[in-house]
Amino acid sequence: MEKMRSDCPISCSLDVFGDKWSLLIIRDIMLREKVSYSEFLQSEEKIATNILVNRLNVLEAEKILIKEVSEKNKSKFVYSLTQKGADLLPIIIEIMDWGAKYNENCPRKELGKKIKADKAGAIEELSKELKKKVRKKAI
Amino acid sequence: MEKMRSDCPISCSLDVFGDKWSLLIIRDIMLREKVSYSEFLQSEEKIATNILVNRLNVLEAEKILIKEVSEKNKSKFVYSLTQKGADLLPIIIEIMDWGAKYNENCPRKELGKKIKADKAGAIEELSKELKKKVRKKAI
DNA sequence: AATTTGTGCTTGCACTTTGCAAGTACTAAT
DNA sequence: ATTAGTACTTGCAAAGTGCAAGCACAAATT
Repeated sequence: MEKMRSDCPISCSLDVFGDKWSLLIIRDIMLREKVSYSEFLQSEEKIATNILVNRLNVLEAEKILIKEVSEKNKSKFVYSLTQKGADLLPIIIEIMDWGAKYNENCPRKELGKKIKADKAGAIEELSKELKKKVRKKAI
Repeated sequence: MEKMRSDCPISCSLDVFGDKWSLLIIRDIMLREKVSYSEFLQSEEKIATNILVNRLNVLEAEKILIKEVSEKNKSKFVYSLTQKGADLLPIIIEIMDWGAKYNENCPRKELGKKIKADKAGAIEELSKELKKKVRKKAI
């Protein structure tokens, strides 16, 4: 756990995921079906390997992610969201909506359009899907 | 403008405010009626002066804040939100709600309780108040 | 007029984090 | 045995951060 700057819930949250990379990893798991180290590495933003390892460890320590051995390939790890991690969905959606609204270089794609048309509906639908996949502890 | 890592709206947003300090400054203006350099410095998280100057300049360059000479004291500057800045409110609220839900050390205060009871209502109410204060350009 | 106070901002330096390239250890497949 | 895949580590340069100390200017005080 990182050191706490104050007892403000915004400040406490930013102590955990207030950086340029953590929420992109969450996005990959949440919205892009990515589950493994090598898949995160392939994302277009090109995270460095040492940063990725560090962020995965922090997010696991914070109980936002759970790391398990893959059933298909025992030399591989699979990351999934806890309920605490899945509850970051509204934050991710709001950030996506704001980014799409104010950045010409970020065209809305399928999910972006859905959010623009019916934000609450999109969140509810995605939230239900995430709930099915939530991990409470290792299998 | 910082360099863009990808055309993902989440990534683009994090390029702008994905750090430990920017959203705390936004919070201070948005929810705590703070408007000046010296008031931001006094916040409990104790931002360093060089970081504060840098973040204010970035947020101003991104047209999230507007910097104006104070009418009361002409040697003082006053920062206020643009509509783009005010539209960060839902992100701030969601981060606050998540932080309060999952952090024992962050007790919900007045606004936190209001959000827990009626998030949409709280956002709408605050949004209306912010709209009155939004600056489009210097006075 | 000289001094003090308030405000915004800069500088220097130590420290930490990040980005990049390369390499290690282990497993699985061929 | 060799090759490929996966997760992770290391070394090092560059960038960002935290802290203390200052500067420049305006307003208020004496």
